[in-house]
Amino acid sequence: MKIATFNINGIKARIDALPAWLDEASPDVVLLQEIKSVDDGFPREIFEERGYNVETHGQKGFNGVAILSKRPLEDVTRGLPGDDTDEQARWIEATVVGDHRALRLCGLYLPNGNPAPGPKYDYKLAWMDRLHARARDLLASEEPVLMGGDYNIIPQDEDAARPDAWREDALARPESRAAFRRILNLGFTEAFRAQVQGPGHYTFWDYQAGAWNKNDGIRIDHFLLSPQAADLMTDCGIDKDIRGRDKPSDHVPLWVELNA
Amino acid sequence: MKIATFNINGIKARIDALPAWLDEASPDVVLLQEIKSVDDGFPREIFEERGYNVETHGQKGFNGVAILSKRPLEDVTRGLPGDDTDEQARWIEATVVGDHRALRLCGLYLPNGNPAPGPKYDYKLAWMDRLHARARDLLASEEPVLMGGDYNIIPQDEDAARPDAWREDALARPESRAAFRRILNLGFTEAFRAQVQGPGHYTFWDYQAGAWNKNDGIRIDHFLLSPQAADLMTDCGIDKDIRGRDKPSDHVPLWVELNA
DNA sequence: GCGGTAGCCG
DNA sequence: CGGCTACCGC
Repeated sequence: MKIATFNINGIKARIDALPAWLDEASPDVVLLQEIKSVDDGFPREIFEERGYNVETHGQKGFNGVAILSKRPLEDVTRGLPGDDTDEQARWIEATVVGDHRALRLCGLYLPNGNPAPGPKYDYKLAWMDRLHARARDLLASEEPVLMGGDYNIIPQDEDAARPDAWREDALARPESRAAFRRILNLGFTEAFRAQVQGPGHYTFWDYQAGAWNKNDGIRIDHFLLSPQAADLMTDCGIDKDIRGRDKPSDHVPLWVELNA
Repeated sequence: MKIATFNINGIKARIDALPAWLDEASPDVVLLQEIKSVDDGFPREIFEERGYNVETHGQKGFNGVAILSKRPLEDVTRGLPGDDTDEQARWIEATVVGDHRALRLCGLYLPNGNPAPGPKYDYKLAWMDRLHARARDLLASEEPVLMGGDYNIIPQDEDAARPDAWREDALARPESRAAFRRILNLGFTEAFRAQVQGPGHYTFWDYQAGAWNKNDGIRIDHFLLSPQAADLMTDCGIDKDIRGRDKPSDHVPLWVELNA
């Protein structure tokens, strides 16, 4: 089963590019972030026409996550547990049944957190604490679990073309990296790094300052796999070329193959 | 000499369609309205590459007129005389020398004037008074003069697909039509009507309510020719098909051939 | 409906 | 720089 994650930076703006990529890459499941649309405004027909089931967790002008899946999506839940007052749409879960295994899929859009320090950074770290708690609970099920999305975390210096430029940024600060590592340390495998080593692999290039032309990227979109899911992984990659097309998102798709 | 007028409704939005039309129609001169750009923001190189001289009279987000000409533009003046406090960029003049005659060209974007009655309508009528004065002065030169642009005037009922819908509109009210007729009565010839009679000829179709698909148009872009210019006219037409292309303006080009 | 503007966000 | 929210103008 091919599962992808893609921060599309607005569904309206990606109304041509997203279906074009789907038709080429034909993933079985896609976790979408930053749909920037309410549930009713999401153009579900475009994806249903292509054989996808669509589950959204939308919000007015910002954030918003969704799952597209060729197989049925079961037990869908919306919102990251741990704070009933949190209004931001950044988390969706669903179960998909493969040929021999059921997978619990979590789509997430982790807060950016800039400027740091400040209230936005506090929100990011608090959100990561809740993510840690949810991850721990999911692990306890001993089922294959995948948590994928825009983590807004540069895990290590090798994941940025210019690591020094990000030193004080909420995406790379020590507290951010430590919170990410703490989740990994629960027993999750970071899918891309289990398949590909070394620097120069990015999933995001800023629109500004010609970042794409200079290949001034960062790797901030990730899949975390529970041990049972990690055992199923056969491949993981980044669809980098998408960034060079017409009207691209600032992120590109990351995908993983699971023998589920 | 082929002279065209075209309300492009924003130069940025017409950055592909306008050069494409220029390459096909190859007018010698184009009067542009609603460039919606300051002089420095106007992409003059695109037109200079095609052999046009470029003179602009721009403004921040609204209005703005320009002249493109394959022949040199001389004695360029900006702004309609008669009110030094008028901030709106709606008038530009220049002289172009043909093979045997020099022409004074005026590009204009006459105020829309809606809602009528009201201050915007008062401004329209006051602007038309100033236009009348300028037209009278130009006539006195006894040289060939062309005043072309978006007049925001439906001269007669036959110039609208649904004349009753425009009865109370600033584009068709009796005072608007009378002010237009008063200018014609100075001795100007309305080029299109001197060449083509009858209803069903339009230069504008609203973006809203599928006006183009219903051919619910109006004729509001005009050339007024002094007697010396009218004597040179050999043809006049509307490039209607432009409206059906990708990302069109709501107006289409109107052109005239002068044997100058 | 489709231009433009501004400010907010990343 | 390019999404979004808004508003304005026609």
